[in-house]
Amino acid sequence: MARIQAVALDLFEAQGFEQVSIEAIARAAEVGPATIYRNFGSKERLVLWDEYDPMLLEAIAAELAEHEVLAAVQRALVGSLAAIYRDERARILRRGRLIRATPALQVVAAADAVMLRLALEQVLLASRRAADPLAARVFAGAIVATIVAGVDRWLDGEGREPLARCFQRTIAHLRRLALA
Amino acid sequence: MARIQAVALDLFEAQGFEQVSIEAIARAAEVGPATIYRNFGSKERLVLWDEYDPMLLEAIAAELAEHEVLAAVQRALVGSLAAIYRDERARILRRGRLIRATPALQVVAAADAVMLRLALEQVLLASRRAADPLAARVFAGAIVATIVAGVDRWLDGEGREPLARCFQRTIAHLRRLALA
DNA sequence: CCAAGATGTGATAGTCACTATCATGTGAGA
DNA sequence: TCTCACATGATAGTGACTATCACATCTTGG
Repeated sequence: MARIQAVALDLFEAQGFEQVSIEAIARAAEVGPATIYRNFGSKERLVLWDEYDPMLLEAIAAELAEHEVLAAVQRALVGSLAAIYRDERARILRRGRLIRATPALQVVAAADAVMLRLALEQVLLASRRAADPLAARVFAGAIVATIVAGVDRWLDGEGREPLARCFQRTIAHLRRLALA
Repeated sequence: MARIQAVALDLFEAQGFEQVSIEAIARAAEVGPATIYRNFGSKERLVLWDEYDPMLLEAIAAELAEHEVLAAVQRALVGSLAAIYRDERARILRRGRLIRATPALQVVAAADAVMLRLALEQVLLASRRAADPLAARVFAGAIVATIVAGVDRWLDGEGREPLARCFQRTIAHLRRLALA
């Protein structure tokens, strides 16, 4: 399955996402088209597929026990993404570039952000740091937007600025929003 | 064009978004399928299509001249949406229900929110209330998330709670997050 | 008033993502 | 070794979307 994804990424980067058909990927990976659909569900999922969201949510939930919301988020981002950042930096950069170059992928990425927001909503509610469901929804929405902005910033700099510092910056900005 | 959209909404509500083909809509509206694609571009755009975003952006830009960011947003929401709220409440409710019942529409709605965020980013930058592009991005993301949360709240109550009060609530929550 | 361009429409044919279904092959457990 | 469970591959289909063409309806300039 990882092999299929790698083959697909190579083809997408070489020819563009839209120009590569599922059948071409299947041929290149020496599997049937049906297998790709069974494993990934859609063409977009061949690119947008990682296990970072659950890890991040778990880390935030843990930090929320002892820190206020934004501090917890920042600590979770820095802590849980450090390992990823070290091991998979190149792969994430590749995927990020591909997503930003492909409208169809941006759409699904936006939908993924909504899913993350819903999950974060539950975490915030469970932690009792959000007083009620509406507060949890607003908090989660603002936080996910801030995380997305941090990743965007990181991609803007082609990954040269450390991801942790990008998040630090965006969270600091969010703090200042009320005063702007 | 408005007639086609009305026909499509009726069919979608009666049979479900996925169950209605473009060809069926074309037949019901007595046009060719090609005409629908020319005017709306995609099946989803038959539902997600309004001119509220430009109006809202204009209103925010105007308010930003004299008010801090969150106050400007709140004033713009209350002011510019009052007319819409009065005249098109029922239609917006219908569309909102349809979107929330249809995954494919949620995805495109999320992409629309990203477009709104990008536009708001420019407005914030131009107003000089955001010090730099990164601040504008974070502000815009958080604000759009807060607006979405307000609309969600409104839809949760089937439109019984005034939309303006929903926005008031969510913006107040956003303020508290930043100052927490 | 008319020729001529511009624009919007309908129809046809085609591509491709995605689904449903079934037969085959492979590995785990009795 | 037999069998059940499960993943795979292949086939046939649906429907969204594109490209292209001919035609009808305006809109201009003469």
